[in-house]
Amino acid sequence: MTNAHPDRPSRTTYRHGDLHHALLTAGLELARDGGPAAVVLREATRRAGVSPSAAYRHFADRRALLEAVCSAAQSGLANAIQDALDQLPAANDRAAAARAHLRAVGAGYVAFARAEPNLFRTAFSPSENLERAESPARAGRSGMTPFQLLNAALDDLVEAGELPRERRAGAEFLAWSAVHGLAMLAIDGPLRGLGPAQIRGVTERLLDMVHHGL
Amino acid sequence: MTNAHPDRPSRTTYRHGDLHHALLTAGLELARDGGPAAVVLREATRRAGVSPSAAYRHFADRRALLEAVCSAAQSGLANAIQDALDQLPAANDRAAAARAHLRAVGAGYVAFARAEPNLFRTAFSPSENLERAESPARAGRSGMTPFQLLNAALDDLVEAGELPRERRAGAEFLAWSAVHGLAMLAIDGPLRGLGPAQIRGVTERLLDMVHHGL
DNA sequence: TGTACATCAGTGAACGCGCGTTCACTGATGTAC
DNA sequence: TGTACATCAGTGAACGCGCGTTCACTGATGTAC
Repeated sequence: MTNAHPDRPSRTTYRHGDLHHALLTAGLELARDGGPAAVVLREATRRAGVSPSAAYRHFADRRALLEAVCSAAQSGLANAIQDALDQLPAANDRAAAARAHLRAVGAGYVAFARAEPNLFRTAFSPSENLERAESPARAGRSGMTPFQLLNAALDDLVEAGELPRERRAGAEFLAWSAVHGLAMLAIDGPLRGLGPAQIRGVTERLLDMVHHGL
Repeated sequence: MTNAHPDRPSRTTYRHGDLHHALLTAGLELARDGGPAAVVLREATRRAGVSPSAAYRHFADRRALLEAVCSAAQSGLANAIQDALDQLPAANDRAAAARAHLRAVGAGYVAFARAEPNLFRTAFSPSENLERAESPARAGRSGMTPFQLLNAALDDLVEAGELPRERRAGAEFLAWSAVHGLAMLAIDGPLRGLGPAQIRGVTERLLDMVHHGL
């Protein structure tokens, strides 16, 4: 019994074993429940069953933990997009498939925001530097970040002849803006009260707008 | 001399005079510098030259102050949009004027986000209830909230025959999503590094997309 | 025009909270011999 | 195969911080007479 503190989860070994991972998991849990501001070192160590100062063996400071949690949240977003892609039926129409590809990226994005609003906010919390949108730490199981998945869908659209090549440059920012804004409005804004089916409807319309407008 | 504390701004009267307003102003200043999390009662009272507990004569708690600050930030956004509208040249072409009207709303929106990113974040901080997007407290000098200014621009587009009436319903959410997302990407995201001219360029392209896509 | 008094805006001390971070330490581990 | 020892992950106590909120209070104000 190494437990001096009664409410600390018991551990049979003096060494934790994988405290880095445990802290990250705890931080992710905190973010899921309370957004970026809730990612707090002391509570993370508490949940990992460890004294507060133990965290400093694995993260330089609170900010470092928060950034790791942000990356993990981005990676969760990438996986949600991948889920939507995986559900795409095999199509024989090349052009239709490319269009469906882009739509699935948008739909997966919004679905994640709705399912995990606090993780979504954490993924885009201002503290972290989104200029590193391609950092591998943000990749999902596909090995691609959300931004890369979007770019791939747009490239596919060009190759299928559905998007003129001269309009390709910068199109990722336009599409991303539209979908990101919708996601925000759907979790904090006036669209918050809508049910899942209605949100899907608005998402469809928005993706129509993006497709025709690009 | 009522000053027991040397660093408290001197006041000649025992009564402050307009503490409610002073706290709101201080809170707005805090939000401008540090976003919603920086809006803190004690610091606001400090800046107003008053003891911490004095705030409770004017705001129920910290949350109440933050919400007032949010509304003021929304009102600032409305004014930024109005600025863009005021700069619109008088046009003789009805349809072109309506298109320019909508574009000005979007441009003003993004310009505010860039000029005052922390106020922008505060205006849309998750704590506040955006379902009350029409609350008069969020209106600018025009008496309209940002959301109402957007709706007016879309109505104008319909009346000018530039937007089919059957596409009008819900169009505000699509346009808002696109512009809001761009604003976010421009302050925290990958577009952060761009200069004002480049941002204007992307904004133009996005507004093209919205216009053609609607 | 002068005075007693009710009102209530602002005071200041105090409370408890949870946080980030530091420090000298302890004790399990795995490696070198 | 056994033992000494260096390593370093985790301890626990302590620090200072700023916060929100409460409370009994004080004193300027303006109103009723």
